[in-house]
Parts: sequence; structure tokens; C-alpha cells
Amino acid sequence: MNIGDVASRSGLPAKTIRYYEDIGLIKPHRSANGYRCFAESDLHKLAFLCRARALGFTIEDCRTLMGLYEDESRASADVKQLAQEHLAKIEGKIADLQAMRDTLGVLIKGCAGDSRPDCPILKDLSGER
Amino acid sequence: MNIGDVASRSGLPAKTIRYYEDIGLIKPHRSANGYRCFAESDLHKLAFLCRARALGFTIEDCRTLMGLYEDESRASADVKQLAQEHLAKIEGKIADLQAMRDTLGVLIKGCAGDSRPDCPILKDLSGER
DNA sequence: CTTGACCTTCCCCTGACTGGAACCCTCATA
DNA sequence: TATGAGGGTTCCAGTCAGGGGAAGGTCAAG
Repeated sequence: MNIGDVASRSGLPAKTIRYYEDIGLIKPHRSANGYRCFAESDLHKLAFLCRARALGFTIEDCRTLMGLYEDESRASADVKQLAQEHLAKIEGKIADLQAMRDTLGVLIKGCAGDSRPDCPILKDLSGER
Repeated sequence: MNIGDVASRSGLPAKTIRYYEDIGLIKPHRSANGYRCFAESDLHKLAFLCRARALGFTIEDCRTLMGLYEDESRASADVKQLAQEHLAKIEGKIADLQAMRDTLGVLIKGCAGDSRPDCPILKDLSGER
């Protein structure tokens, strides 16, 4: 398969696939004309990466996960720990964003949103209370 | 004030303050020795920026917000609209992260987390069902 | 033979900083 | 007077995960 084929079948842009080769996540062969030549196993890896990235794992996490996936003698505890640490980070981000949302919601609610200049949003940002 | 003073009083690292000058958000004067020389109004702006960034506004949003803050004839509707657009983005991010959290939570729950290799997390990532 | 779709490498760009090197300024102390 | 600590300055490079686009090679169809 050429890169366009694996791109459409894996759901990843060709640019991203080249980048993943660059950083050593996949190692496709080359045809005589210099084109990358992807095996089914490469496609499988790319789909794996696509799903892991969609779950928010970093590239380095993905590298580790692929290593665990290919290691027949892995312990599921190692995978679970990685996933739990990632989950904790996601929950931290959610909490941060929710705090922003709550503050912003209050400010927006208090703002008339008309043609007058008086605005509690700017008042808050400027430190007035 | 020197940069160290405004850094501790505004809550922003000195590096960040230099960066904000670089991109034109603030324009401190210079002393004879070449040091940046900050007025109270600069400190006020930096604190404004610090709070706006903490609410997740982008630098470009902050630039707009500062402009509105300094424009005595602004309409609060303009501020409100910016804030509402930002709120919508935050809510989108929260929804994305919650979806990740939920999926990840299910996978983690199903993983024994012991020394055996069998792992539903890897199974899911690899596309098996 | 040409056209258009595909592929290649290469380099720069993103946001919002952060780290570090190399150097300058000021003040207190030995 | 030398020196050392603790400010400050500029500039360069790196972060993360790719995206955009240029310049050029390859291939199948008409």
C-alpha cells in the first residue's frame, strides 16, 4: 500500500504518517521508486496509534503502549497504571476547565451586553471589586 | 520598578513579561542602564493579563480585551460576545475530555491490572472487540 | 505526449512560553 | 581594589504534534 491508501484506511493524514515514521513509531519499507510501502501490520499499528491519540495519550505514551502491545509477556498492570495516570491528568484538565467555565459563566451572567461601557467582566479582569 | 519587582507583584515570571513586551502587549520604559522600568499602569496591565490568561483567554483575546478595557466608549456587548465565544470553546474542550475520561474509565475498570498479559485496554486500542 | 494525481524531501509555522548561554550592572564585603 | 552574589540584558533553541507549501520525481490514462 502507498501512503494515501493507509491514510484513508487508518484515518490519519499522510503528513502525520510521515511524521510517525520520522520519530520512529513505524518503519514502512520502500518500493523501488522510493515510495513508502506499507504492510497490513503497519496499517494496524497506525490504527492503534490513531485510537490511542484520540484517547488523549501523548506520543510517548503511545510509544510505550505499542511496546507493551507487542510484548507478549507484558503485565496488564503496566498498561493499567499508564492509563490511570493519563486518566488522572485528564481529570485535572477537566477540573481546571470547569473552574474557568464557572467563573466565566458568572461574569457573563452579570454583563448587560448592551451598548453601554460598564462591564463586570472587564471590572473583574482589572482587579476591581 | 524593575522586572523582578513586577514579576513578584503581578504573579508572572520575568520571562513571560519580556515575552509580552516582545509581542507588544506592554511597553515599559527603559532606565539609563538599559533596564526595563515599569510604571504602576504597567503592573496593572500585567495583572489584567495574568487574570485573563488564567481564565483561558488566548493572547490575541487578551490583546482585544485590553483594547476594550482601555476604550472608554466600548460596548459591553463586545466584551460579552468575546467571553461567550471563549466559554463555548471551553465547554467543547470539557465535552471532549469527558468523552475520553468515560471511555478510559470503562477500559480501566475492565483491566485486571495483574501480572498476566491479557488486557482489554490494549485489545480496544488494537481494534479487537 | 501530456495531464493530473500521487509521491518524495525540505523547511518554516503554529501558541505561549521556557531554558540556557553569554554578557552587563550594582552593591556589599574582604 | 578585587571579587562575588544577585540582579538585569539579548539572542538562540526547544517544547508538542503536526500543518502548509514549494520544488521536484513517478505513474496511469487519454
